[in-house]
Amino acid sequence: MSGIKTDFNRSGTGLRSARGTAIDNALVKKLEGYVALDAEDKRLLNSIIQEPRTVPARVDLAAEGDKPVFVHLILDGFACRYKSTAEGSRQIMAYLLPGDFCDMHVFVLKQMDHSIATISPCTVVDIPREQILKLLERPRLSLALWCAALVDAAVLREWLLNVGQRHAAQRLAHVLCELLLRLRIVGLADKSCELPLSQTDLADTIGTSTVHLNRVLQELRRAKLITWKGDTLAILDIDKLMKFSGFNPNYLHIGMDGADEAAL
Amino acid sequence: MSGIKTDFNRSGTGLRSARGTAIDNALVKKLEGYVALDAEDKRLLNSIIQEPRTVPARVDLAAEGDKPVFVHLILDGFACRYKSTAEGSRQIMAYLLPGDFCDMHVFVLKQMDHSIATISPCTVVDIPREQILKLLERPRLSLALWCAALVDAAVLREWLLNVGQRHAAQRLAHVLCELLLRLRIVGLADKSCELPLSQTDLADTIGTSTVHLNRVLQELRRAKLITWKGDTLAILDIDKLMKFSGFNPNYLHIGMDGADEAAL
DNA sequence: TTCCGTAATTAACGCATGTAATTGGCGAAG
DNA sequence: CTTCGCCAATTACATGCGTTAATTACGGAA
Repeated sequence: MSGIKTDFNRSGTGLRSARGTAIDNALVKKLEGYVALDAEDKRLLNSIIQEPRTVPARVDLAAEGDKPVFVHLILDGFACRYKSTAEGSRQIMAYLLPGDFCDMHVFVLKQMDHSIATISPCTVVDIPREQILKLLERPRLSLALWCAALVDAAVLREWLLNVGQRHAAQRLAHVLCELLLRLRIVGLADKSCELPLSQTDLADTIGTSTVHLNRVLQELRRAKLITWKGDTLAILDIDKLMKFSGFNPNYLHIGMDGADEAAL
Repeated sequence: MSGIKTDFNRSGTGLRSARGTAIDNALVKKLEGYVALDAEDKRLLNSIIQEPRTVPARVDLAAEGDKPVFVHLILDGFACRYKSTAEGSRQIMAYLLPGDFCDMHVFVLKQMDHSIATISPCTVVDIPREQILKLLERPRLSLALWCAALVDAAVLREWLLNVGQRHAAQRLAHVLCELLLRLRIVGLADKSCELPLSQTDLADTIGTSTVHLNRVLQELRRAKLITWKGDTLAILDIDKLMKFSGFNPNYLHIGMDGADEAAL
């Protein structure tokens, strides 16, 4: 769309603050939602985030047409996966939150068929293929990463259902429900959360114009379903919002019905 | 939507006609588009299709909520992946053509988050997990199957872009372009092809009402881009149709830029 | 503080698309 | 042969949503 910069400064910043350990827990928290991990698994996961770097908002981490080299892991901030049409309109196809791998497996293909960009300033790690392979050698870790990838695919399917079959207000409500739940999993939300998204981002997510997005946003506010001030979203009545949007969390495969440990 | 039957008759029919070998080539053709396979790879692929069975049109092969047990491979006919909203509207999220695995990897998760149904009468194989694991032991075969799965995901992303950002006529044209190309890969189309899809199926694919689907279908006919009679679709000017719909085949990862053999 | 640029909000208008209802064709079932 | 039901096609009408454009609010830089 507008003002996407290229990704300079690939040199690690050596940043490993107290923030870093809290964030590392985001990944562990998410994966443990699928499979129980042992100490060695967690040590390995920590070992891959030795050289995080910070990236400003609105920067492409990878662009359509590129040859994929690194797997990107988000430690902090919001990023997204997107594609654009020839006419220039953008469709966001995934939000990448702390603990999310952007492209776990695309290094099999020779070129990216979509782009990855930061939305807010982010802390990310570029992980070389060998490190990923090392993770995959541990059976439980491998299963957990599989689950994460399959859930990503399930989310994409739900988004297609959302955009294809629901009205704009429901679509928006559905996206907000999902974001809240996913942020809860990694400990970044309770009843409210920080959302660094612009209305343009949300419009490009649910496939409407920004004007109409604003209309339905007002509608949700008037219905006292949400509050949205600055970067802070508060969901006033999650049950009502889920019902309104037709949200069924089963596709996130949270909790007990996550991994089938028999797969080990 | 309407009239979905359940999947009885799981007993193999022992069907292995001349059709069978032509169909087996569909899978091989597709996979060889990604990676060159040797004789033993192909023998293994053949060995898994010993007990195909026939399934009538409009039957669920697997339903949302089920525990996944078999991987389904389509040998002949059209099937689809779909989800429905609480209100009952259906979104088709993938067409499953001869040579396509319906759910290569979902046996990791404990329950299906979507359904699979036949569209036309189909010949399918139910493949148990051990057989899949045997295939994955062969490096080139494993890579080829990986590619197929990644391309499936790429197709899903393109569909989201399609439904979210394009107008109905473009969306329809885009879907038709993709179907033609994918059918060509497995040797089932040249300039025209057999499409056993109803207009309701297409409407549920691009997220419009059937009335509007019919409108834009007429539009494509009037523009002399396609012909559509009975089950036969003919694409009169593929270049014009691709341009009209904004179709860029890169997401199918056909040909040279398919697999990165360095991944072996 | 003041200024500036970006994002949010609102209004007016037109078009794309949805809904409801009707007709004819055609194949499957009786 | 007749009937039933599905599917394609079409009309009339209602509305959700896009476009354009103008206005306001807001956060950062000087």
